[in-house]
Amino acid sequence: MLLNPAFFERTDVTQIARELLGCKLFTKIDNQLTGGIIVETEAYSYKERGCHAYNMKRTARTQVMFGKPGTLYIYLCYGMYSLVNIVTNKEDVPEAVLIRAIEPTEGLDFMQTRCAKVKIDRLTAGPGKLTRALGITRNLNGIALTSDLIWIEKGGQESKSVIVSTTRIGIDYAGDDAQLPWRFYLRGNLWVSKK
DNA sequence: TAGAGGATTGAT
DNA sequence: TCAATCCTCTAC
Repeated sequence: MLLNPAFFERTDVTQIARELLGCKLFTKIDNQLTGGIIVETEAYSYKERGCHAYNMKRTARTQVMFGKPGTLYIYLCYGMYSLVNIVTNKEDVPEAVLIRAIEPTEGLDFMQTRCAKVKIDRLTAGPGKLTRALGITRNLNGIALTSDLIWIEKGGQESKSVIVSTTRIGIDYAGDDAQLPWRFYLRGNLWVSKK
């Protein structure tokens, strides 16, 4: 069951980040189905300095965040890693949820061939690793989450796990906003990225 | 147009 | 603790 598009069109990005935990992210790239349960997310809003589109900053890169909710915002981090976000809120209101880790359920074998050097129990435990394992690249930047290539399904039992909220990772430059408890993960899940 | 730095990762 | 690696943005 796909998530209703209205799911992403709400105004509270942190609530959406919470509710995405337990949902399932899938890709079908290179004709291979890969995916798993979302276990870690972070929220980003134009209202705080951690966000690329802080203060409504619109550039060639952030343009996608101003687009329709449910659109993918994928950018290159540290010259090596594609990080995947889902645009939320209304059009022209730049907010997004970063997917930081999933618990793999489909295509584990093929993920391993994509990431030969990564230990099998850490394949999707981190934002750069999960995109590589699922074959997500910037080619998908700006496409809708309802495509045949990548989609999200509603969660199951895992949705009932306890959610932990804490500070986001790697945004020391954001000043006081780095203290916002906008990182969410499922308590006790082994696939949460470690600090 | 040059230069600095980054929503990461794995090795040392 | 540090290098890999390249795109983006700012300042000149």
